[in-house]
Amino acid sequence: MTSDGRPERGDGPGRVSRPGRRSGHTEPYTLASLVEVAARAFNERGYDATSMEDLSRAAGITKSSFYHHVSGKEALLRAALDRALDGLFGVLAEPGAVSGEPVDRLRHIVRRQVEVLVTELPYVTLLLRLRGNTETERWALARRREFDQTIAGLVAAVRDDVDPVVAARLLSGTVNSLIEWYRPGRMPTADLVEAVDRQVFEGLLR
Amino acid sequence: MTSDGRPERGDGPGRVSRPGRRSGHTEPYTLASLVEVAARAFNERGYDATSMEDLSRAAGITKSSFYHHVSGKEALLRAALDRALDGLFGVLAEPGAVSGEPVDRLRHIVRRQVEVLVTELPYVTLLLRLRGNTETERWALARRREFDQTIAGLVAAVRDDVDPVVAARLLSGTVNSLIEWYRPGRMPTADLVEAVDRQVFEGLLR
DNA sequence: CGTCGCCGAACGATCGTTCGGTCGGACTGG
DNA sequence: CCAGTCCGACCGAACGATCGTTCGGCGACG
Repeated sequence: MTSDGRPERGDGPGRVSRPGRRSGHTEPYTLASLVEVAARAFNERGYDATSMEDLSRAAGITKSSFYHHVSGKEALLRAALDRALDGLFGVLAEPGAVSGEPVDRLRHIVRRQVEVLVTELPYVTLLLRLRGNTETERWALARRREFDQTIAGLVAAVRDDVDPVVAARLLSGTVNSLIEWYRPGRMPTADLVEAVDRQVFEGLLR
Repeated sequence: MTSDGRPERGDGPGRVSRPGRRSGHTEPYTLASLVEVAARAFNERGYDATSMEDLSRAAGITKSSFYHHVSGKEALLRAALDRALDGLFGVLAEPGAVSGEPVDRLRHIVRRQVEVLVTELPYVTLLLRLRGNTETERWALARRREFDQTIAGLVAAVRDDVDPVVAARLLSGTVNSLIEWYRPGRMPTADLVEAVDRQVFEGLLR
């Protein structure tokens, strides 16, 4: 943005060309692109601490223009959560997750879940930090619980000598915790998958 | 609180006895007790989504009275974070954490960390959800990073065939994730300690 | 009689959202 | 080809609501 904090357009400095349609056809403000901007900002400062002014500035337009493209703040959150949940439930629908030995299905899900966390990092991060304040958040939390219960069922089939609910929660906790520190590009996804797999199934003591 | 949403005092309905000093000497509004109320509320709705009105209502007094005991919202957060960090660093100072074989020291810290998470649950939860928006939050995050690095050093001494930084982060993720689901009283702390210990060090496949 | 705990009312700031209007390209009929 | 019309992208300004915080006063107790 400009030094005085005002949004900046893609064309030259000092706003040489007038507003209105951008010259040529540079990237339009699609809903998906604005959701991406919003998800990134929500993760940096938190949903409540991020104002619509912040979002519109990050998108490069004014607040009122921003409302021309999106219906409101909560709609942005909902779209981001939708994307995260679609990715996670997509894993559960894969062949490797629905057939085979329980231990193999669990391993497949864990490894693929790591990959989804990486590719959909901003959206899943949002999902995992929900507090359930609004109806939208509670709906997403309910779907997330559904996902977790599927995993808990598989854990129960793999081990019956430990509390499957606790074990499943610790498992999910391990996998999901990578949103706190993993940043794309710093480490090959395959290495991350391997590290999580080994730590989860073999533990720290080889 | 009362049905019309107004704060409710300890004495009978309809506010029979007058405000001012409570009769006898029922619990005073100490800073610690208000911090406890605040931490609980912050965790339920999130720090930004929790208003001072919410906090004062939960404490049973009006917003302006609340300010008679507390200097501001951020001071409450700081006090809560202080308590959490004191608990965690206290573990690092224990004899079992400073001497002995690295693997034993690590095991001691993990088990004691679980116990601290349980006893100081609301405060540690707050600590683990920080975004770093204010100076107070960044200070707490820096101290927390200090704690994590100590653990990373021990992990590196225990295993040199895996990336110690990644392994340490997954370890912390597993331990810390219990704030998301553990609620006191539902399960003996000793059982929880045992479950975390086994999952962390032995993994899911015995 | 002073002080302490408490209160209602109000402060300025900022929030999410709405509104009226301007500008410029796309489309249309002649 | 051109005048006329339309429409979508954009903007500044303002809305009511709510935020954290402050202030002046009141009533009871030591």
